[in-house]
Amino acid sequence: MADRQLYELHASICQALANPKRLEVIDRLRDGEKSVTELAEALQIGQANLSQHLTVMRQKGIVRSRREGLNIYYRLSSPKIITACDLMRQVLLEHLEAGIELARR
Amino acid sequence: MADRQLYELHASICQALANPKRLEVIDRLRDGEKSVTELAEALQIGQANLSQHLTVMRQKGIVRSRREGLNIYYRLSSPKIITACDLMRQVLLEHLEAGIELARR
DNA sequence: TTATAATATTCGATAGTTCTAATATTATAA
DNA sequence: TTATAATATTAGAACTATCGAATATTATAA
Repeated sequence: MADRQLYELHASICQALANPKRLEVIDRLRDGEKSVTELAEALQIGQANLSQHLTVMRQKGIVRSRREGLNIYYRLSSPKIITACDLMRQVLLEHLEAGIELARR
Repeated sequence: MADRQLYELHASICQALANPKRLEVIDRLRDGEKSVTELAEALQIGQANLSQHLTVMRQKGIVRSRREGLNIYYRLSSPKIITACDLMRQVLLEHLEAGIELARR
């Protein structure tokens, strides 16, 4: 089974999404590219840490970057990422609602 | 910002997907529910460990279970999970292909 | 050149995840 | 009851992720 390796890669993509700050980065990139400085302001997070998060996502192919002078702009590598995130959020919300239903009784 | 909490929850859903065995479980459940024993055979994994993986996914609302006699059957809680996984796999494959392109030069 | 702004990398402490082995629970059958 | 099959839980060792502080790199401007 060479599938094993594919599952590992797939898991590492999910791992790269499994952090609140990185998900917020993705949200901020929905409507187009942003520089690291712009992202740092929006996220209220240290520069080094943001850079680490961006590196993780770039290495997994979730975002891409381009340099323009001093600034480096990041963008989503594919709109599929937005769709996938939205679907996961829907599953989450349905799960929360189900929990509330149960608690109501 | 109450968003922070949502991002945390969303990240914990992604975390629950960020493991090769759990992704394989999801794949096995695509075409309907399976008992723990059936899954253990398919995945070639220890019983305790599989049970732990299933617990993680159940707690996050990714799978649901029902008991029938001695057996417990697990199923996906929503077809959205399949779509989300498929999209992530597409992003992964595109990233791999891009890497191969680069290496070819 | 030298100074400076923007971003990346490295390091080490802390916290979280994964696995296996052992044990517990739950439901049925003898 | 007692035995057994299916599944869950617990505990601890090994591994991995996260963060901030310090430092390095890269590109521009003086």
